[in-house]
Amino acid sequence: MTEETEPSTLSRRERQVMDILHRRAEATVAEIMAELPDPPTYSAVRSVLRILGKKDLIRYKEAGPRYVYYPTQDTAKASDEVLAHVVRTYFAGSPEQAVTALLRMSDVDMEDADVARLRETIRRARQSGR
Amino acid sequence: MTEETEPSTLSRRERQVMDILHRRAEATVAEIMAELPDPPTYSAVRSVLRILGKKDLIRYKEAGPRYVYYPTQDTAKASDEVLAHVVRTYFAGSPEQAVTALLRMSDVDMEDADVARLRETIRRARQSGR
DNA sequence: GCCGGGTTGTTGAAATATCAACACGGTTGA
DNA sequence: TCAACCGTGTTGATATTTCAACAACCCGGC
Repeated sequence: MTEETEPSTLSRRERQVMDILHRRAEATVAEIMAELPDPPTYSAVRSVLRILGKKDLIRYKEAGPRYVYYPTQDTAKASDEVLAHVVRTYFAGSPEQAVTALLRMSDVDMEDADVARLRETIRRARQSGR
Repeated sequence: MTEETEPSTLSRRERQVMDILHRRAEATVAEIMAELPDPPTYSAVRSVLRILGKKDLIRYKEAGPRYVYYPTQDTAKASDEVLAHVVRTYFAGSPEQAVTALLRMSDVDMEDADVARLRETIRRARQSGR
């Protein structure tokens, strides 16, 4: 049993909230509400948070008078699962193809210094990875 | 007008079906049903397909006696949007970080020959990209 | 002390998604 | 030809999601 967190088991709003929490690492209700598309009421956001909590996908800590929510699973691990899913779905299971797509995408904004830095990063990653 | 296809606007089943279609490029109702988790009835699958069609996210062509469904947007373009979303959500907007995560992930299964091939692929991609 | 703003706990309604049933039409093969 | 099968078109029920309202509470400032 590989503990697959099937991303497709989340509802629309649930996924939107999880994405926000992964991007920001943590957030208050008000902050989440502000980032949601077609923001619903404060109560509606908390309703989703309660459900996510029941599924143990998020937790919260008390920060002064309010709660600060954060994902139960750390972002690095979650990103691995998401990448695996994306690679399987859009790149025929080939991480290499995904890499080239990412590089093509990033080239648009990258300066020479960035390219050099990337090359170095890849080199180090490959060395330490084995 | 950047034509953002907000992936988070799809419902659970809708996304599951879209993922299947992107992975397989095209599929019949029966094929989609076979790949869905907790597969519902034939009718239920067609219901989702009808909705996706109304949103113009998929189309179909008649292949003999039945329909073959396929995504309206080609997979390459869709993958760009998905990658952009993943990078923004899980890698602080840095494609480089996403690349290293992919390499670390793929190293597990990669032989020397694969690594060499990847290096070459990256080199060519970078050259042609500018 | 006491009021006001902001937050949570809880409940239930409205909107949407999910699903199944059934009627109809076309294709196939005997 | 024609009957059985397979797929579609359509409709409506069920389940889930999404949302808002309201009461209770806490913390601050006046």
